Amino acid sequence: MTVSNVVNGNRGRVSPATAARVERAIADLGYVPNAAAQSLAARRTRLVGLLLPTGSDDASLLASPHDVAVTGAVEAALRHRDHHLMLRGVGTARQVQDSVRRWSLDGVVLMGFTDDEVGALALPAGLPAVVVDATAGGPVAHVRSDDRAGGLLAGEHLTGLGHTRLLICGPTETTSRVVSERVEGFRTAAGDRVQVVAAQTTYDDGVVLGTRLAPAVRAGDLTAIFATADILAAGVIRGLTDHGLRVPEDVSVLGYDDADLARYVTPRLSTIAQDTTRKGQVAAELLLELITGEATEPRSELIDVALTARESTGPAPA
Amino acid sequence: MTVSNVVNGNRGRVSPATAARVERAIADLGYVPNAAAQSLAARRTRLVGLLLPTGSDDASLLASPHDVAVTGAVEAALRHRDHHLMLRGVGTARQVQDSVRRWSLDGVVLMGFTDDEVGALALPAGLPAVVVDATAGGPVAHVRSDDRAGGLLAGEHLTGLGHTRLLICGPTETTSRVVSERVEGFRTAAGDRVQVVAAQTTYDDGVVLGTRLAPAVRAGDLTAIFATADILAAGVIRGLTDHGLRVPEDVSVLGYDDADLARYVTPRLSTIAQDTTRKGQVAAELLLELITGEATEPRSELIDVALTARESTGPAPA
DNA sequence: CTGAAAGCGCTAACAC
DNA sequence: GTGTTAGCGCTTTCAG
Repeated sequence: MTVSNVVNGNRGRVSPATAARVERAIADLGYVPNAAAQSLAARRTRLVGLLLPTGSDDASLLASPHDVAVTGAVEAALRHRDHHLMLRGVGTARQVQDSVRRWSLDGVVLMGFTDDEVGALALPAGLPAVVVDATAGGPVAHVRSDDRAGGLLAGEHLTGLGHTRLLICGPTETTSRVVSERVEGFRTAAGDRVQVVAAQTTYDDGVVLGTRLAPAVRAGDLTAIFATADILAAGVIRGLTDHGLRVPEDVSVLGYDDADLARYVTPRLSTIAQDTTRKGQVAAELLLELITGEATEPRSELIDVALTARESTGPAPA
Repeated sequence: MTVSNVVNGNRGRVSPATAARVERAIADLGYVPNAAAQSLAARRTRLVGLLLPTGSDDASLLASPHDVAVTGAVEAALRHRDHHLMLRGVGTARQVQDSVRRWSLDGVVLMGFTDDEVGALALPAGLPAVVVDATAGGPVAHVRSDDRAGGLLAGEHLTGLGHTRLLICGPTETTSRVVSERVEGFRTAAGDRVQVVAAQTTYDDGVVLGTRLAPAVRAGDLTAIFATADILAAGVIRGLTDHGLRVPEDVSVLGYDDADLARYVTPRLSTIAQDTTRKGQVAAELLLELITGEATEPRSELIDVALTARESTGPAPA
């Protein structure tokens, strides 16, 4: 019917009078179009998937505060453009298929995967996709913070405070360009003597690491620690302070993300802030322009970072 | 075709031999059924919506750590039963329609709404639904922690430590039976002299409240504070300690939820723990049994609570 | 136990 | 401008 044209905003193919008449009827009848039927006929679902890694235990979806913040922003941005979000934990390429093809998703955003994992997921070729915080995935869009700049900022902040015995910790053993660029930026500013220590991005791993590092700090061999995530930094501080060390008097600790928890912990975390809301918005935009065809080639965007100095960093001890 | 029967596990209507043949073909061809077509023909989508309130700003979906944890558990439980989750922020009844009817959702779970808000959302009658942490919504299933028991536990813990000048804070001005039951339980254990102070469930509101309460603490008029959420308790502690008070030496602070952040803050939060993973699982179960028709009547379930004593509570000052 | 036929609600060509 | 015609990919009666 002509109705379809009205519903789809195909003005110009219908007289204003008729359009008005149809719209009134729609309102009166409380008509809501059926998405399944629309999908089937139009090969467009207005559905996008947010794919996250399923950890070993099941509640671990959204374990990272950073991912949570981005997720909220993605949903909002999508909603404002009349799209819906399907939240799905995936671990295998098969599960990706199960979601993407089964629901004919218009596109997907991937978050929380390492470069290797993204590759293993084998995204269907041609599917509009944006990967957050990784750089693999083939011809897809990417969003991440300006990690080199973030590392640089971190290094400058710490060396500016007089620190010379520095350490950076994070998931350095994974295939993550994000991490390697932060390390690289940090080294550019802080010199090659920077130690690199592998740690998972969890609070508990931070505590363990802090405990392990305590002797070196006490011996004066280490005065500043840069963690690639706030949650890790928070754990490190705990491990350190539990062993009688003072932050920042004995040792400075710098985080990354400026998650909410940065303000919750004591001392309040100095951190490299990235605008996660913006990150989510950009991810949605990049995906939408791929879906609508506005963009032919997937773009990539770097989110600006800034130093937020709070209480966990201070001058190097004398 | 016969194929449909195989795919739908309609054994008994097809010979084992044929079934095997079909399954091999499916595997070989990499066939994935089309959800839209299935929905259209079978009036069953295997899609459930998780509806959350859209705050004023857009990133605030999932602002509460508690909600995040439950969300992860719901997604996992649904996934294990071959259902998918649609994450959607809603503020008006119209938006609910837009999601529920448009996508023919098999069911919805509502979380983060007050009783009034749930009512205003006007869930379509007959739609399988479970509301988390509220009690309104008509004939739908409910999941919440055993709030009376939680309040009681809190009161007993604090009075057991010798506290007699107590205060409870939380969103007491909203239409939330959850909050009123916690208050009631607390009063049962701690007596009627308990002060009640309204506060939103945010860190910043906690800080403000802590600041406001500092004089009373210093004067010895208040020695223990029970907050209806960890994040609020964390803020209160900050407000207090920023004004030179010591927790728990000068004043005890008790939280609710046992969110991750309870371990991050200093001092570590004593709190009423509820198993959010279980909560999400139960929510999914309750919904699924309504969807499948296993259950005719919506049930409600209370999640057990337990006291987790850490460092933020201690004996009443002398 | 297996196949044929109709239709779920909508869009998109194409005539009128 | 407006109505008509086929399907989109599947499930489901209902005959073979």
